[in-house]
Amino acid sequence: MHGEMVPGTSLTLRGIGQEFGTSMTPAREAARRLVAEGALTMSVSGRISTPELANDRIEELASLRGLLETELAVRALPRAHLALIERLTTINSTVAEAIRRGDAVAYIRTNLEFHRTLYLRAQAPAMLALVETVWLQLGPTMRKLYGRMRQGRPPDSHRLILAALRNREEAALRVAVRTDVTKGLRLLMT
Amino acid sequence: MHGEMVPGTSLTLRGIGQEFGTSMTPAREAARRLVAEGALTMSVSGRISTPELANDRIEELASLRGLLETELAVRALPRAHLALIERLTTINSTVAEAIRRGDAVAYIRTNLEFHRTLYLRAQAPAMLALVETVWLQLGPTMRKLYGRMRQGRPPDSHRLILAALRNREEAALRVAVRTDVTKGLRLLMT
DNA sequence: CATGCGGGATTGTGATCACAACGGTGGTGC
DNA sequence: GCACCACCGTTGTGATCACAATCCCGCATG
Repeated sequence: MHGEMVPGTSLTLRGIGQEFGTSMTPAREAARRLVAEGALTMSVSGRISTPELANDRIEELASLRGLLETELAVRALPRAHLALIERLTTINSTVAEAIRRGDAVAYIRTNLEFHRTLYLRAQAPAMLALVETVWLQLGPTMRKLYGRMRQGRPPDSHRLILAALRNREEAALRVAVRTDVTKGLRLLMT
Repeated sequence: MHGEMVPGTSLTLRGIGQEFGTSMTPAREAARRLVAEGALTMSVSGRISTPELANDRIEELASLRGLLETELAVRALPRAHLALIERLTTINSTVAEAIRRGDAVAYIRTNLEFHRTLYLRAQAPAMLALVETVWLQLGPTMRKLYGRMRQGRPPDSHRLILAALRNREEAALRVAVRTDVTKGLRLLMT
């Protein structure tokens, strides 16, 4: 799943099938679906590999995250009651834990869970599906990102998001989500 | 393609394969991909059909079009030189022609071509791909839309878009694209 | 006439196979 | 020593088949 593979890894249908104990038919379908979503790359000859994202593509995907996730957060805002905020706070502490441990995969996973939990409240499944597509495309690259932010200290943008939710401040929420989503990815574009 | 089928039509893999002169394997893969993109619906038993969109889903997709297409248009604006605007004007006249003839499929097709031609200039392939996904989801429903706007007169929002492009007015372009994209779909939600 | 039910036809799924295309590696010629 | 080429192994594709789940139609029963 998210962030477990290094960009540029090449996959084979028979390999995937064997890995999951099935024939190559389901592997083929899964692979083609992921290719359609942009999570995998297919060469003209059909060879499959995890994509290496160019900088302008990363910028594009970061913009998409900014656009879509602010909208989702704003839609979730009026429905975000206390129980949700507490759950988000809990998830956020596990995010901090993963960062402290230096566990890249756990960090990516829990960080996305934080966002997904919030966005689920937006009751906008199509929008959420598009965001997950973007996440999938960024997956292999997020891995690289983590190597550069090993300061061991969690970013405080999640705290800002939680504060904005608590205070019902739409404008602050927009800013907090946009910076949280954008900041990490920008520094990946050297 | 876009808007050729009525919502609720059910498809069979063998039927699709036969229609395109292939076996059911390619049909299956295409169907699964379209299901993943939301352009087709799959029942729990795997039966495939074109989706009937509920109103809140339509509202969501309209919002997505507004978000993504304004961004694409704004990104295309600085690169939109005269030749592009002229090409768009030509396409727009074929849109008007389709409306005059009452040809629903041609209208949907040329209308989307108008938008795609503009957005291609944005040099943002991932964003454009997401928009095409949204269009695909709206495909069967756009068909219904046309039945209600048979006044035979083309909407003038395309003219507003062209004017904003010519005058290099970003704000006006945002408004024009958003209303063009949103207006038609809102009236579908009775 | 409505309603429930049984069985046959239809449908999607996963497996396997033949095949064509591609890539990598070893050898050869310069 | 280096570049090029041919060949073999590997890979994806499309077809076909067996099978299980499911739907649909007709019939019988109340």
